[in-house]
Amino acid sequence: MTLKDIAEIAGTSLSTVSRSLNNSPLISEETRARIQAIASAHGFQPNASARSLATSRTGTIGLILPENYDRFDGLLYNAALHNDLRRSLERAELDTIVAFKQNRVSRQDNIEKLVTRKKVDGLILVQPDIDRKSVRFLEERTIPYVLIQYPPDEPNPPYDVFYSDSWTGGRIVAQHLLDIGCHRPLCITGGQERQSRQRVDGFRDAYKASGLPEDTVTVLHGDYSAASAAALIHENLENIGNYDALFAVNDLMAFGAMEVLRASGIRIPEDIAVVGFDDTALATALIPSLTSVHQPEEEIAFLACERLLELIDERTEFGRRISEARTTSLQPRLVIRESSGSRRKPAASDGTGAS
Amino acid sequence: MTLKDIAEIAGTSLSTVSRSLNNSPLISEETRARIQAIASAHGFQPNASARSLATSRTGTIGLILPENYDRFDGLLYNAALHNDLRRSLERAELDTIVAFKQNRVSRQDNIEKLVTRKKVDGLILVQPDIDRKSVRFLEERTIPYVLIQYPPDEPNPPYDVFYSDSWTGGRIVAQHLLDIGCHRPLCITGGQERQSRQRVDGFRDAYKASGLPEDTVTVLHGDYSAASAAALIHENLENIGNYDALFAVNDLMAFGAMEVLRASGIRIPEDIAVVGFDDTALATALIPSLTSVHQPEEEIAFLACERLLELIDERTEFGRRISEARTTSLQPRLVIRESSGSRRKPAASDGTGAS
DNA sequence: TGATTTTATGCAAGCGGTTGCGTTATTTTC
DNA sequence: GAAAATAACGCAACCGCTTGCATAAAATCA
Repeated sequence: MTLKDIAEIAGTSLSTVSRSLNNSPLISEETRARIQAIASAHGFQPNASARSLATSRTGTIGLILPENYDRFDGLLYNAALHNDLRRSLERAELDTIVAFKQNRVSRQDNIEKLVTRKKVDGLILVQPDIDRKSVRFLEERTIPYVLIQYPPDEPNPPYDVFYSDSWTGGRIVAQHLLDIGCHRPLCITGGQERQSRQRVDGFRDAYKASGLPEDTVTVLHGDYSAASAAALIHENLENIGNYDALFAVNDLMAFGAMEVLRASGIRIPEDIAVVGFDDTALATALIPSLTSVHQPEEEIAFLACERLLELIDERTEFGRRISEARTTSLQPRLVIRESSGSRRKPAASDGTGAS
Repeated sequence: MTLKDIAEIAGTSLSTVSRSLNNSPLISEETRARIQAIASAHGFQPNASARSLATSRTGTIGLILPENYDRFDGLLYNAALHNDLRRSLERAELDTIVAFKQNRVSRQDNIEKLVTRKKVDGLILVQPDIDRKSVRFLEERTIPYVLIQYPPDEPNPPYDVFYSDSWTGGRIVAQHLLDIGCHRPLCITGGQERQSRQRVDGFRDAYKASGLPEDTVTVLHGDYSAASAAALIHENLENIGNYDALFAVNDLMAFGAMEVLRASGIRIPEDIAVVGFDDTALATALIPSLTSVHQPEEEIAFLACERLLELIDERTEFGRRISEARTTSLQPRLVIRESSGSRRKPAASDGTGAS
């Protein structure tokens, strides 16, 4: 079933059919209605390849995932983000090609492939192992693209980024713990990436600002896995009584730590308050439920898509980006649950309001 | 950069370039090499739309996910499967359009859309809310497609299905528990879907076959969530001493149950052995680590892709499926961990060998 | 050496849409 | 009432690639 078939049925020319289906104002109201009726009666759908060949728009965007996407901790968080993104894109009738950054067998860069073959109108790069090469490539080609979830390393990067402010995330955890009277916190990090570091920095900075001694915050280094956190706690079990709070930079490590703590008879939150990060589904499943930092992933997904659509429109109209690149930092919020909740002091005494 | 450009540079005709790049035997070795060199020097990639318009092959397949994909328990398992599938497809240089079955805003059926617009060469349907309508549609159009992870409801369905045998999964759990001397098992189901029921049936059948009384297996009904399992255990806490084993039909419920058990001072596995299902990353993260049924998702992904490629080839050659539809059931295997491990009896006394 | 096959390349017609421009019929304007 | 503007539609070129068929050159054969 092609335009030609519809044209024959309707007894008009092929171009009239095309215009009718695209709601062109050049066509009279009756013919348009008549043709649209015929088309939908026959279940006509335009051939996507033919259309994009003619219009050089594909109606598809590329969602590029980092190589380590299948690591468990990332899986939980990213899969949710991923779904939110697709949901956002379907509002604009865009299909989504999901790809890893590199094809593992042909070693081809999927970004370059999708772009030069003109399979996509734009790209969403999720937590990319950002390399200057890809960015330069995309900029040279004036391809619409946005980045998600990566605190940029320069103040005003040439691209659009949407990320959840890790530093603030760490800070609001610290404020909450100070609020409930925890003055000897232990912190478990995940790695040396900026994201993990910033969470710890925000945490540490807030403790510094509270006037407590410099060395108040103890930091141990894990690798995002539950096992690593469990091992760390296990090794430091004899000193664990020195701490009254535990902040893990992701929920999974909080979980691993809690396992060992409880196995050792340490009560949560009475003996030690525990806070995680990412507010994954794990947080509510745990007993006691886990206080965690919720990242506004739905909002990030929504805004990133909106922006991408803008960029696509600009490109079809002017051939390139017109508006300036923006770096958008979204604020995470703390979800207080049992793992720190019941220790909470009645009311703030020092005016630092953590919401 | 198009074929025409390359042709001008090489001083040949456009069709010679096309044939050279497609390794047609009609072209002499030298010209082919020369043209390929020029093309790759200029980073030429063929326009995907133009090529598929000419060949009616898109180099893209559609991966259709069920609506409830973002439910937590499914997320864990499916996201892993999903990654495995994409990895398998990239071996064949196929891109993947990922879509939910229905567009939530336009209410359009994405299967029909992707197929009639000719955006994909074939489809992989993951745990579809299988409806006769879609199947009939795909069959009429002779579209290559395979189903994953759905025990078919008829013995010889007209499509290709790959699934993990739930019944056997339940059975091997029971055999293991019998092996380690558990004679009073409690079972927590997830829902009324065939998948959940079959896991329980396999479990129950194996216990029946062991010669124990009919009512040996107690079954409680949850909803796949950790909270539901926790609630069930909580309600039945006073009777829990009657049981020496707990089988949950997914890891998440095993997790929820374990939380309550431990909070109540019940030891795992000494007082009660616990077994989950799906062998998600949760299983190794738990303390004690969770015995669970591992589904061969990598193998399923691999076989499903292989088969889909066959179907696509058949269709391009003959216009329709030639080979008969096969139902492929893959065998899950039990991964024994701490939550049931240390209770294990030294050697089998009755010859039922659980591997 | 002329006729026939083989080999290498070019021509041109699609694939199924979109869209600028031309044509015809109908209104509007003075 | 004739000229100009407007409205509705058709023609045909084009998007970039593939491929059947024609052609020319080289190789093989009688």
